[in-house]
Parts: sequence; structure tokens; C-alpha cells
Amino acid sequence: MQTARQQEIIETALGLINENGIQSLTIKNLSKKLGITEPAIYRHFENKIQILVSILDLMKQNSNDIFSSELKSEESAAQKIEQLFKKHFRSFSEMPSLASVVFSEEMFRNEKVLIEKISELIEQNNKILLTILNEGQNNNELRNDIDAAHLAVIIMGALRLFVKKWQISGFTFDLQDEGNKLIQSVKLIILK
Amino acid sequence: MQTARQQEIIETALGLINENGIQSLTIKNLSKKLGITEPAIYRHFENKIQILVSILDLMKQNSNDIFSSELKSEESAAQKIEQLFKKHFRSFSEMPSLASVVFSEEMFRNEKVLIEKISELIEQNNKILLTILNEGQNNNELRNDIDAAHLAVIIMGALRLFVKKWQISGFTFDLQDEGNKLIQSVKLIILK
DNA sequence: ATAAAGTTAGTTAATAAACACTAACTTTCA
DNA sequence: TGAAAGTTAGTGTTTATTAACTAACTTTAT
Repeated sequence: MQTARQQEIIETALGLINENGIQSLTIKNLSKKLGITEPAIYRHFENKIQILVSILDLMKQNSNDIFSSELKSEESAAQKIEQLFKKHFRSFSEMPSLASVVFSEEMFRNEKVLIEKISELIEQNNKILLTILNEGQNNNELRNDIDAAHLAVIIMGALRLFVKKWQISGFTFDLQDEGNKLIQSVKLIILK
Repeated sequence: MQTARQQEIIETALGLINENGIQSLTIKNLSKKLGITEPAIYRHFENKIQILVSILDLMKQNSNDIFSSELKSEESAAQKIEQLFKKHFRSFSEMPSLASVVFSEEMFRNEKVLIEKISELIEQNNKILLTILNEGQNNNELRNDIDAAHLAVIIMGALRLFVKKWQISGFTFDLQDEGNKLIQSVKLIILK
């Protein structure tokens, strides 16, 4: 569980990441943005890694909510994938810092705890996506001529690159509007 | 143009990145690996940024060689895309550090020169890919029901994510062998 | 042909800035 | 009044980078 102040801190941290990338997440910058001094941060978090762990936990939960609520729904596989995209696009639009964190795995390479968190997140999503794809193939709704694992790479690859392009552009296009168009193309590709 | 020593330095830098990620590319680590002292590096490069610029230039040239040689060939669009994948897979297999650099754009966010270099690289490749896709669509070889720009996102997204997975796995599977299988799936998807 | 001048590639020693983090003291407020 | 949340002032480490100097080689000019 988290205190109100802890939540404020990780929200501020996400804002910082959003504005200037993960590299700008320093205790100094964070405390300045919170309007307190650096040591005050340590009243709420043991160290910087715990702040990052909290951020990753938030992301994991967010992503898990999206993926697993879709898994339970009664829609077709194509609709599920569509919802998966849509919800991610909405999520990223509302909190672009989430995208910044997803794409900065490299930064975490030297911290064991953080690598594990990131890996869990990716692995978890991949599993659910594969389940959806397999179901769709068994129902004869999705094309069978392509391995589900390959479909997963193609789908997630498109999603990731699209979000990345949006990020690189400095958020200059509407992720949700443009994203909806991409979804239609992805659906054309995976449907039988 | 570069001196022999400058080339040695960037090769060593790539080795360092390959072993422990871009974060381990420090002047200290670099000089240690070269068997000289830190200040000696500055006899050959003005500063660290110039070393990174050289690395990005190398990558840009490498990637450009692959893309533009394919553009000129007389093959079908699908074959061109296949070769694009294959050559990239080979390139990454031979020098995995290239993959490390491609995926660490985030690290460069605070250096204007480096963002530009990375952007150039991505933009250049995207242009050539679009040309190939448009040609294929006009020849009635590739499916016309999907916007070429969307096809490009789907193709490059798959390529990038696949290489990333290989990197995260610690290079535990054969990129070229497994990659060839993925190529077949991508071809099924884009062909009419 | 050779001494003078200059270059190349290295050294040791140091600096300044950024970083995460700590100890000890003070304020705030329920 | 006492715990929670802040402060000031500092530590130790890691960065990239510079200053001053040197040994060994190359070029230039007489």
C-alpha cells in the first residue's frame, strides 16, 4: 500500500519522465518539482530504485488491467485485439510518461530488480495475447497459416513502433485518432 | 575521414556496448579496454559525444547500404523486403552492439546532435521502405487494401521487436534461423 | 647530414559537476 | 507532546574533461 505522499511523488516522477525522458528523473529534479529538498524524498522512499519499482508496478497493473479484462470479454478475437490497442492508446494519451518508461528498458539493465519487473511485464502481456490469438485461430476466425507467436510479434511490434513514432514526433499527432486507423489495417491482416 | 586509431576506439566502444549496454560506455571503461589512460582518448576525439556521433554514422552507413542496395535490385517487392530483413539479421548477428545502439535512443534524448543523427537514420530507412512498398502495390504484387505507411509500421515494428526479443533473451536463439521463419510470415501478410 | 622545431600519443594529477544518500537538527500539527 | 515531514550541511562516488608535462618520432632549414 502507498501513502498519499508516495503517490504524489510517483506522479511527479512520471511528469518529469514525460517532460524530459527517464534520464531527467534524479532526486534533485524530483524534489525541486515537488517543492521540497532532496533528503525529504527519503522520508517516503528508501531509495531511488524503490521509486522506479513503484512506477513499474503501476505500469504492470495498468497493462494487466487492459489485457486481462479483454481476455475475459465475450468479443471476437479481432475485437479483443482492437480493444487492446484502443485501451493502450488511451492510456498512453492520458499519461505519455508511461510510453517513456516502456521504451527505456535499456536504462534498467544494471539493476537486477528492475530488469525482473520489466521482464515480468512483457512476459505477462505476451502470454495473454497468445491466448487470445490461439483462441481466434481455433474458432476459425483468425488466419491459420501464420504461427500465433509470429502474429503476436507482428501485432505488438506495430503497436510499439507506432507509439514510439508518436513519442519521437513530440506527441504532434493524435495517437487515438491515428491509432484507430492502424487498428483497422492490423485487423485486415490477422482476419481470415 | 577517420584515423586507424579512431577506428580502433569506436570498435572498442561497440564491444563495450555489446557486453554491458550503452551505459557502460564511459571514458574510463573505454580507456581501460584500450589499455591507455583516460586523457589519451582526447587525443583522438574532441569529446564523448563525437565518439557516439561516429558510432551513429557507422550505423547509418551500414543501414543505408542495406536499404539502398535493395532498392536498386531487380527483385519483386516481397523479395526486397525479405532481403532487407535477412541483411539486417546478419548485420546484427555479426555485431550485436548495433542492436544495442539502435534501441537506446532514449539515452541520446538530451543531446541535440545525437537526436538528429538517430532521426536521420530512421527517416532515411522509412523513405526507402515506403518506395519499395508503393512500387509493389502499383505492380499489383502487394495488397492494396492497406495503406503503405501502415504496412511500413507493421513490417518495421515486427523487425524491431524481433531483434529486441533476441537481445533481451541474451542472444540465446539464432537470430538468422528464427528470423527467416518470421520473414515467411511477414511475406504472407503483405502479398496479395 | 644534422641540429632545431614541431607533431603525435601518451602520462600524472587535478578539477568541477552531478549523482545518490546520510546525520543531525527543526518545524508542523493532530 | 511526540511523531511525521521537513531543513541544512555534508559525504563519497562517478562522471567527463583539462593542465602540464614527456618520450619518441618526423619535418624543416642550414
